[in-house]
Amino acid sequence: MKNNKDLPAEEHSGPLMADVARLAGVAISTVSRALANPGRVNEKTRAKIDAAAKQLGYTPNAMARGLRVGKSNVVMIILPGSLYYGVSQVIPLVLQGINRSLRQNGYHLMIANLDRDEASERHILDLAFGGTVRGAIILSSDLPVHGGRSLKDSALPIVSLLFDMSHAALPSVVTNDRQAVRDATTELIALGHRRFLYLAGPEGNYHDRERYLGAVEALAAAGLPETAIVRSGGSLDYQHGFQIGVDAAAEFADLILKPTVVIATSDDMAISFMSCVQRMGWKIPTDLSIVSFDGAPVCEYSLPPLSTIEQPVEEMGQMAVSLLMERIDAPDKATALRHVIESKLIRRESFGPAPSNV
Amino acid sequence: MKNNKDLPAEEHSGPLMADVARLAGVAISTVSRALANPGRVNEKTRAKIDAAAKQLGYTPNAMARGLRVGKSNVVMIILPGSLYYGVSQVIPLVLQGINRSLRQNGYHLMIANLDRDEASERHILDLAFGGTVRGAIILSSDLPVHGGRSLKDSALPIVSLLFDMSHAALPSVVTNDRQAVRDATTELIALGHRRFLYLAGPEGNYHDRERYLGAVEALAAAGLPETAIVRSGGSLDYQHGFQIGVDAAAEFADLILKPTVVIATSDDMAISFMSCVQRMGWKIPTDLSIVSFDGAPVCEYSLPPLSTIEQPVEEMGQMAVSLLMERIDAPDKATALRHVIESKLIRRESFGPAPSNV
DNA sequence: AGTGGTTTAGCAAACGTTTGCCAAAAAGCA
DNA sequence: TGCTTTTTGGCAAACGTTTGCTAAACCACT
Repeated sequence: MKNNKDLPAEEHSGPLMADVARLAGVAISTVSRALANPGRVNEKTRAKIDAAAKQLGYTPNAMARGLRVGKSNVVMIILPGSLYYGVSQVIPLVLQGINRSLRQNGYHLMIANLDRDEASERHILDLAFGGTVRGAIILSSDLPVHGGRSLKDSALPIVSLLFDMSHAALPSVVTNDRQAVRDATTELIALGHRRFLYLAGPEGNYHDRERYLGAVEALAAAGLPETAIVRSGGSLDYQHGFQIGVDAAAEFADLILKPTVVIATSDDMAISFMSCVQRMGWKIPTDLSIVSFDGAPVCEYSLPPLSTIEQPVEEMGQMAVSLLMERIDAPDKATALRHVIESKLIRRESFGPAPSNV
Repeated sequence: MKNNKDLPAEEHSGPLMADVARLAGVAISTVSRALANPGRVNEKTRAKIDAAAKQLGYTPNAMARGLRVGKSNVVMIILPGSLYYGVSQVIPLVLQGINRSLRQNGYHLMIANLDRDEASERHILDLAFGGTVRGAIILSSDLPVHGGRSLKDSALPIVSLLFDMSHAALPSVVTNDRQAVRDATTELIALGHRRFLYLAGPEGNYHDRERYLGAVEALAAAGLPETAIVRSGGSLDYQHGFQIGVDAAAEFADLILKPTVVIATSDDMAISFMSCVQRMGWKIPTDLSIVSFDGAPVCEYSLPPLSTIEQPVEEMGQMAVSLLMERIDAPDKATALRHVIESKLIRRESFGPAPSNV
């Protein structure tokens, strides 16, 4: 008849630790110790407890444990809304890699979408300050802020992925984009190329700066002026990756002195750019070489196959997780902040010598 | 000196509800009521409490609340490991859409990767039985099982996305694939096509059955024999989407009677197939028409642009969330199980009349 | 058998909320 | 003012664990 004085949670029907204890004929505390810390308890007792637990299908309540021990076992990943489209080609791989690594460490993965609006920022901060998450991996160059609270103020361990945030004291996992684009550019110069078109994503963004700089450095090293490179795009968001390529193609068509190389900062823009200029009649790589960023699998099957600078996202994800684990276990230990992972150029047919008639 | 008799959780440093109560000069319970149920408390008191909470930067502890009320505010999405690659083109959109809808309902999103191994199944079941999640959205045709426990046995509200699981009493959100492919096939027949090549994903899979059936139905309606369609692929996983296309291209090259249409069950396979056969010298759509599934944005920029049957994933995600919310609010209310969303064919250049020399 | 030392078990408090119940205060009315 | 009705506030228990402390049991040894 359920006329208890107060009757909450008629919801959770599963067996409790107390049930296991009763069935095994021991105290609750013994069950707790047996399950968490097997060494502390007699082997025979432990076996009895395990059997009872299995028989009842017992699963410990994570919230009760979390409350008691003052820590949760979930980590959140903060994805900027716009990245979804741009690097979308690789996001699933990132998530998968991170989720696997976390699981091996006993953690769960929660997703947080960082749109630039009130609701989503509040959402994220509630997660952080409400004790729901134990750490965060962020794929964005700015931290959420709302109503006087900022993610920075939380004691939450945070690791930055893809963006160098070491200036904000965040351990960061990045690729050596600059080096990679410098090498690629140098190689292209050696192939006779002298005029470059650079397709930018969001202007001033960490990746934009690094990658552009890499190209400029290579030019300088070869004694070429910075004017050898023309920038396109930059005002739009990565969200419109394909659109950037389309616009750039129109721009390309209008240029008097045609560049012979296009360096695109995402595969999406390279793909749409290539599609457009080919329709206009240019041949790749005969008239124009193209190299882009991210290493999306689809690049292998474009016509011609697209050279791309691979972002080793799985490795990066693993690294981010292991940094986060360190940070959780020893928050005060000073460690290196900037962790660089080698990104390598995958050479495919979109990449060739400069046209001879130039 | 912290020599309390027992000192757990020296971790959580944030302000407590008690601190807010003290600052506002009221009882804890009043604070709780003011925050959760604004009607129950004097407007003036409430203002005082809100001010105090803001001043302290108070955020309620989600685990404590969850424990007390016996429900959490997180939903998990179960993604099969292999889907990641195949439908990877659209997965980020699915996640984004679902996450947004959930946020509007006050829920958070947790990711669970359903690899077919012990660890991941256990992980998911722990989430379900441990009270961590309040509901689940699953993108897989089989439910996780581990150590005698099955997701089915949990009282957890579950909604199936992409797969029709209504036979297992799960509300399911699917597209009318069969209809869409039937219509497309009919249209192709009207364009003079008589021989079809069908690129299958995992054989016997719900989508495979539906889509193949759609094509067969169209043939039958036009009085063509089932032998007008040749199957390829089917043994590999979606994970190898691109590889399926490559293999199918080789198979295509060996066929005596060349099909004039390829129906691919994912954009990935269509892209790699098209790339390969074009290199072998076939012209699209002159020699061969191609239509595929999923509606990945990249299809617009292949050469030629690829016709694809769009999966309206954002809409599907929203629908799944709203079904889940219903299920959570009224678990026993009987509702329609199968919810079909219209998927439409995007006609692009890969789609043309049959070659006249056939 | 008695003693000292080492395991193992059990009690009870604590984690930070929510909420039923009752008391107190405020408001309405005569 | 004195009474009833309505609103608001406070106490304390409960959610399901973990864990410090203490008591009990066990073991080996003299």
